[in-house]
Amino acid sequence: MAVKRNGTQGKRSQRISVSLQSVQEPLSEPPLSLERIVATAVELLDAQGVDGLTMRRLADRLGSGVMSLYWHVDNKEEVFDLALDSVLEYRGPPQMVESQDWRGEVVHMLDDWRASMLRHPWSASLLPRRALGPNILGRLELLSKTLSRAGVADTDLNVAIWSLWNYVMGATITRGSFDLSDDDRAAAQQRLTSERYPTIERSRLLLDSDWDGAFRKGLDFLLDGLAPG
Amino acid sequence: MAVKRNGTQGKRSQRISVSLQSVQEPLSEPPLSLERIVATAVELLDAQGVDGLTMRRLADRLGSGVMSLYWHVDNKEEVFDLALDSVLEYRGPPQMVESQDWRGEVVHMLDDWRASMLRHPWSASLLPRRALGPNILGRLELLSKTLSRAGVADTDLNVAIWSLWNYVMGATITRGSFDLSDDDRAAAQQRLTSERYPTIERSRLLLDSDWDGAFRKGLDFLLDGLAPG
DNA sequence: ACCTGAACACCGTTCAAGT
DNA sequence: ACCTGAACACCGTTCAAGT
Repeated sequence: MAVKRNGTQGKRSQRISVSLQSVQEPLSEPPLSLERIVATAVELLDAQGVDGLTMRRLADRLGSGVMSLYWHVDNKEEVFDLALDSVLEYRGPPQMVESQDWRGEVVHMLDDWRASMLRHPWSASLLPRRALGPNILGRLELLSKTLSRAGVADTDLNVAIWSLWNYVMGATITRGSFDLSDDDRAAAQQRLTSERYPTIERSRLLLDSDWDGAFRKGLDFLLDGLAPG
Repeated sequence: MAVKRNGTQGKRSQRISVSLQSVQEPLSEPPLSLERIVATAVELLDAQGVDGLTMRRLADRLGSGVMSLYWHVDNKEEVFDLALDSVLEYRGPPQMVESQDWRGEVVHMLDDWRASMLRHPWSASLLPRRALGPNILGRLELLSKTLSRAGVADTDLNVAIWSLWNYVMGATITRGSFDLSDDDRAAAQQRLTSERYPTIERSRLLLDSDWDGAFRKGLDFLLDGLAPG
């Protein structure tokens, strides 16, 4: 507790100590920009979840005052919209050639979509409540084009797209939330052992499920029906 | 602006006027109870949405102090859990006889599930993030039992249940959020008319979709695959 | 057993102002 | 053009206390 060394901290310290100043802060921040704001928001969301994103905390991480954010952004909602869309960029399948294997392409697109969201567990539950950004629309466009090229009639196209969208969204949201809350699952399983839910207790529905396998199987069945041949 | 009449307001008014005191308040409240709290929370959620539910507003509606709620309830999370589960009670199919038509039963159950959630638009987007209450578990149990009786093998049961769950959840969440935000859809449609999304612009994906029809069709395809015969 | 108000540590955002 | 601090109108919850 050498008191002397305090002097080396310089003119800035006025109270106890700048306890939150972390090491990785480069001490001279790059200027604020929309890109930095969005990237930092994603970091914060990854680390702390939806409730962890706060304009004040965000500004802290960026080394700026809270209100500085509002020059780049209208409000907190917009931060959510931008963070969400930034996480859903699609780089496309390995080779861009006109593939014959439309079904493989569709599966790849939806797998990638799901994987992107599972990498950022806050994103899936957020998406349905937010505006559709350019990356999301881009994915929908590509999916439409592929199905259309595969021979799905125009009259069936919207049904096909929404069925697939619904399925992917549901699977990802559920999967993500089950990963998050081990406590809740344990608690639920407790409640199961009461006599009232024999069937799902026997099948160990809440414990043993093979999420990835279930996702692929259900998707296959949907595709069988939506675009036969 | 007759100043005189102020006197008739009685001893209670100390500032301007008790402007929020609505007419339907019976002036002598029934005592606080978990049931009243949950029912009022549902009212508030229906009226104002997820962000509209506030412990302070809830207490206001109940005619009690904020902190009185905390004797009946641990925290706000629990209010959410209880409100959600209370909205998902299942009354069962019209006749309880051992029907031969398992597929009709399953469709009825999932239709009812979706309808219950659409009646309370906040519920769908809330469900994946919350613990599974008894009503939700009851629905899963009934669904399992029906599929099992229909001949789905034990090894395929979890896949079947989760595929259906995912599909229903996704469909309901998406549908509900699209109903909520006409503005966003209009905005998205604006963006579509830019040259970048020709296919979904042509199919009018965001405008013309027949949600109920798409739901039923996708569900049929899933059931075809999951439980043939 | 049931209810309460004051207080604490937070929020998002407006506003008027600084460079 | 870009950033800021003070202030406002809110939050959920702790605590110590009342009946």
